[in-house]
Amino acid sequence: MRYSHQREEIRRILSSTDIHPTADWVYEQAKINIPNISLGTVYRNLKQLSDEGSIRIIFDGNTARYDCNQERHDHLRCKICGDLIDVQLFDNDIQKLVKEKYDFEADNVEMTIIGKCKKHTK
Amino acid sequence: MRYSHQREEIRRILSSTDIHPTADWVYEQAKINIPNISLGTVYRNLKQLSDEGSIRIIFDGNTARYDCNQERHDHLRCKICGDLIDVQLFDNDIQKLVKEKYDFEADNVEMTIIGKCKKHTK
DNA sequence: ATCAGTAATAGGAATTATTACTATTAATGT
DNA sequence: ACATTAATAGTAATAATTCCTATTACTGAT
Repeated sequence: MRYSHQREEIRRILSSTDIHPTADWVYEQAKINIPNISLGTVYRNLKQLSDEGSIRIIFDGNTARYDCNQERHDHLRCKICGDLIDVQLFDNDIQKLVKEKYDFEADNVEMTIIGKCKKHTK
Repeated sequence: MRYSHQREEIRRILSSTDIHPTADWVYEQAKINIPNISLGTVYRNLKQLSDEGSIRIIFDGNTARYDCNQERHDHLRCKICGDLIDVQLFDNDIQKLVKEKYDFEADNVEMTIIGKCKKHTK
């Protein structure tokens, strides 16, 4: 994979935020410095960055979100406000568990629990 | 919610399979008995069945899948073959854990771990 | 530094999944 | 049976993503 200005800008944008942006949000940000960047380029590079392990893709309902938090962590998705909260729920024993029990090689990358966050508990 | 032939057929189709079908698969099956059923009807009823708690929606990448397995369970999604495997990983302590730690009210409904299933371990 | 080879891009079209709209149909209480 | 109105069929619209193609721009070798 050879260098591209666009890819580095996308990488920079992602690593400068702790929200879990959608491709479109990244696109809007990228346009600030590269006005004629195309959405296809954003998608292609997000996929490449994900393939090389620099970022994670989180499937949030029917839109993808991107996360550059490299530490092993899980997500809580609030089904009311849509917030995606980084948490550290399990140690890596969970990978051992599913390997032993189901011979399944879990990435340490994606686990999302859906529910209601504290903003909506009355 | 009043009775409809279409909804009962959709309910029947879902409860007769243990795959985790997409809306389109349900639509194709439904057309066997109700040839002029519309896809919108399938989506509407899947949503209603989900709202009333009869089925679960599983967000699988960017397509929704539907699951009528009423017992508390988790999913392993294989990112190679796309299989969605029902497993019993955690007891309900996980709900207690996220409630105590993050004041987050987890449904007992959706938790998916992504990785490689045993078919792809060489 | 120029140049050739070829990845990567921009811009737009195409695709896929899903939701919205509306006139018609059919379930339900009287 | 009949009026009410929820549910439907059919279609249009939307949203997210991928695909296509001519052009641009990295990179390694001259």
